[in-house]
Amino acid sequence: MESFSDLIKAARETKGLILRQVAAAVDIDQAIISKFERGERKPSKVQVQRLAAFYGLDQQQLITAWLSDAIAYSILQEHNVVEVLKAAEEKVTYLKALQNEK
Amino acid sequence: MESFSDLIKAARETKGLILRQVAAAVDIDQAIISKFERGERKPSKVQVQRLAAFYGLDQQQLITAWLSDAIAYSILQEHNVVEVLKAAEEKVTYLKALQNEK
DNA sequence: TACTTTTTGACTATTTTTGTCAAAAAACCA
DNA sequence: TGGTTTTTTGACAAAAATAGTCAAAAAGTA
Repeated sequence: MESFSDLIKAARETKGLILRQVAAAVDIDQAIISKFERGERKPSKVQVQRLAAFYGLDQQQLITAWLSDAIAYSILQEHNVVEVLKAAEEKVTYLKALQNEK
Repeated sequence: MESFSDLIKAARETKGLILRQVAAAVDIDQAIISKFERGERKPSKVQVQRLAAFYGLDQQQLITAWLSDAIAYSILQEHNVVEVLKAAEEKVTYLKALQNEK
């Protein structure tokens, strides 16, 4: 289960690119990409998509990594993590069903 | 699986209180509490705790409802919800283990 | 209708997030 | 080692998101 950080850092290294090159290609400041790669800053969805496209990574997979990072981080200091996530899943299921009705 | 909104609205009605009374007791503007009860605004953790204390509700349970609401809402428009939540759980487990090592 | 409660929305203030930039630090190599 | 390149850091300002306050509108009740 890899983090967004790991995935984009590995992708860049695989391609043998330096930050400056990626920065130019995806039009994001290299300082920010550096922070993405170390998990210091959370990208926007558009930024995730641009990086996925540039590196040729699967968008869905990268977005999943990115979202799950954010969720994990947001509940890391809580006690009943499993219950929270289970409840969240039930709620999404319920809300999606509601949406589809209409 | 009840939402935070439902829980605090039910609690207030059970006690037969009006917003103004709750607002005074917990020191939160009644307009804001009204918005909490309709899910229009997301409370801070401190506000959740104050409301739990005032209504005599179980804090853990109310916090779980509140957190899972936020998570559900944040991924409602995504496709692979189950995968995201599963990944989030794995990450939390991993990160908590890391924390405990130290 | 008169009164009470709830909801709405506009406004400000505060906090958080964002991108930009240059310098510091680290890595690399001749 | 010294010089060059790359990465990381942090300060700064701009922009966006969030928060609380308040009064008026709307809804509910008798």
